[in-house]
Amino acid sequence: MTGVRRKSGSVPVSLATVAAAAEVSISTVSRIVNGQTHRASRETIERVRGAIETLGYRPNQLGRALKRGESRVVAMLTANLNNPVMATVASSAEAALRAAGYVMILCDTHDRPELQDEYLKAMRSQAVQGYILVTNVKSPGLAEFVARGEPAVFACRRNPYASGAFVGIDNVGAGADAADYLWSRGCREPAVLFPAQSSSTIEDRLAGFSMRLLELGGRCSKAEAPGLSHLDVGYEAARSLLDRASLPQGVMCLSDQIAYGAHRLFFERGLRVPDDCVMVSIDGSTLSSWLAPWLTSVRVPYHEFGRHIVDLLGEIWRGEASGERILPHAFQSDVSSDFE
Amino acid sequence: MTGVRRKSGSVPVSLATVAAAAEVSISTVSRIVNGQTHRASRETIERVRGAIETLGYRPNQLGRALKRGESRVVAMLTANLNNPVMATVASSAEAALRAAGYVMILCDTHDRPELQDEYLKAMRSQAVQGYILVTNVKSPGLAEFVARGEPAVFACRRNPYASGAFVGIDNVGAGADAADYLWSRGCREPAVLFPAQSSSTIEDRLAGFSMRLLELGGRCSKAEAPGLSHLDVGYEAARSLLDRASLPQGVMCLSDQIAYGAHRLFFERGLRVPDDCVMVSIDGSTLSSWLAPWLTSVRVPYHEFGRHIVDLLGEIWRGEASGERILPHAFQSDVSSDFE
DNA sequence: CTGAAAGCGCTTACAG
DNA sequence: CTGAAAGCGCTTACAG
Repeated sequence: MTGVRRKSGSVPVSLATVAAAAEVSISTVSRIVNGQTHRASRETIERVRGAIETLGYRPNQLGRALKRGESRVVAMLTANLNNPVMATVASSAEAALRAAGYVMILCDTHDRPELQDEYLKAMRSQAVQGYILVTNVKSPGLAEFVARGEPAVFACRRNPYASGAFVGIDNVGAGADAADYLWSRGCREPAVLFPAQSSSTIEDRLAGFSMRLLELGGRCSKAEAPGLSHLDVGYEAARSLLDRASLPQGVMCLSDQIAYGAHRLFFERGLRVPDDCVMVSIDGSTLSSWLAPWLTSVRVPYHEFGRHIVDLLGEIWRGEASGERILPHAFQSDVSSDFE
Repeated sequence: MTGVRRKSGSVPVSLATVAAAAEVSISTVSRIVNGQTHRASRETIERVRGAIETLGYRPNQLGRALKRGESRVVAMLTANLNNPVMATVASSAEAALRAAGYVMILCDTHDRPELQDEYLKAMRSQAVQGYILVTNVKSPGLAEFVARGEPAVFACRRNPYASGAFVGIDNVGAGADAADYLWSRGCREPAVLFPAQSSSTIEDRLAGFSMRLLELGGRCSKAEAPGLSHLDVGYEAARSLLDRASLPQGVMCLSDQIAYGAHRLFFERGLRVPDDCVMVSIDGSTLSSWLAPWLTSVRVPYHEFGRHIVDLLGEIWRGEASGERILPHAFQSDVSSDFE
């Protein structure tokens, strides 16, 4: 039709178009597209494949999803994409999903309950087939979500309402390892810096650290600070620590970002790490070997999370009982081992 | 039906269920859901709303998208999610899309042409309504994509095949600013470190820097290195630089990540920045103020990109001529201005 | 003010 | 070996 201006894009080719071009029925094309080649003659198959090729046909996933009742779309809800840890998990999940033939919708809840609920509803509307949750502050919507038994894998932080599919590390153990490390460096009364906004991760790391220190015969002072960005948390917590006490021999930071923030305050006050104060944290971000060689950190294999998350999703979809995947953590024996 | 075990999740409520509950037709419910309240009686509206409420109905976007021909899903293709710059752009785009009622499918192409093409096809299958491209290495699929006139906004890097909707900064100008800065610090023959894998961003920054330096009467040596991670690029480029020449007074790094990488090599060789060598780069990552106070960087407002990207997408959908958005860049006058 | 019907693109028994 | 028909959940002229 001349005179008709299309805004943009080109009309996608439908099954009907292919069928017309190949002079067969829609059903036949559909079967061939879906690999049911044993139910058609050689010539038909070739004719249909030719038409598909020349027309550039690709099945519309909306139609398929509507009919089949499975969308091959997975939603990932993350607490804060600007946190490199979350970005790494998102990236590894995305790669694993793609390899399995799924696509990922990404949602950033900023750790806000209302936003989390909004996204949970929106994703249900999208008819996503599964959920990856790296957020889960408590919220009414999440409670209902869990009660409905939606197919979800929790990563890093546990489901706050029930047990179930989870990918993470032994955070209690990692906290204990950090205590051992400081102890071995001679710190008997270290401080621990942590965020006011808690989560199972934070609680576990904190508990593991304190308990181990107690076992060893030490004790720790605590400093917390509010904020979504752990950089700010570390800076402010370190400030409140130094404002009320003298510098401890060692500081445990519950995440690498907290360590970065604390380090900056130390730096501003002329304190050197580790010369004036030993610092340990948990995460083991790659970036530290580049920019924070002064930091010792328990390494968490975040780049492996995606694979296990997708494995667990598969188990859930197949109706298998789906458990936890606790991945190994370890100190980086040598920072330079991170290079290859 | 007793005995039937559902794997997980609960059956979503459809328009038909609501209609039955409210004892009206599907059409009527649909109209009310879509706000066409002026075509129904008060009682009907209330009855329907009641049913929607108690049943927890939410429209299935698949059905809606299929019928309307618009999915309210946007695909974002990014070159490397683990790069904080990309993560920031992704995060800002996600927020802007949500505010406009869209959801974002995220794809990580790892800057590989085949993967880029695979994603481009997969997204077409998903019937996404628009594209945000922060990747665009050249590839056959991207060329066809552009030729088809698909609704897309390019961010950071330009469309390699045509002009059109773009959000970014004046990279030539930013490169020139970096040259001015080094010049003002007395560097007459600085080195520039850049990745072997190029893009419009890299080319423009490089051209702006060299040209300006020439104008000023200086000259620069160049060092490049391969790799997807600019951390590696910076490290290797710095090595090749130092292995063949003496330390220049100043070094220009085409991205913050390159600067981090170069700094590490300098550090390993006992060289101090900026005492032994001034370093400047482009990006102005927030992280630098925490971990790399030795770095001076041209600040790019990546967190603003999302807003403009979504604006441009809207223009494209409305059929308006859609142009470029060149956002302002500037040196961080004072690193501490980043705190509030 | 309300509903029956067609159709978006697809899959899948069912019939031939 | 192949096709007509029903239906996934929705919207929207059209008729009443």
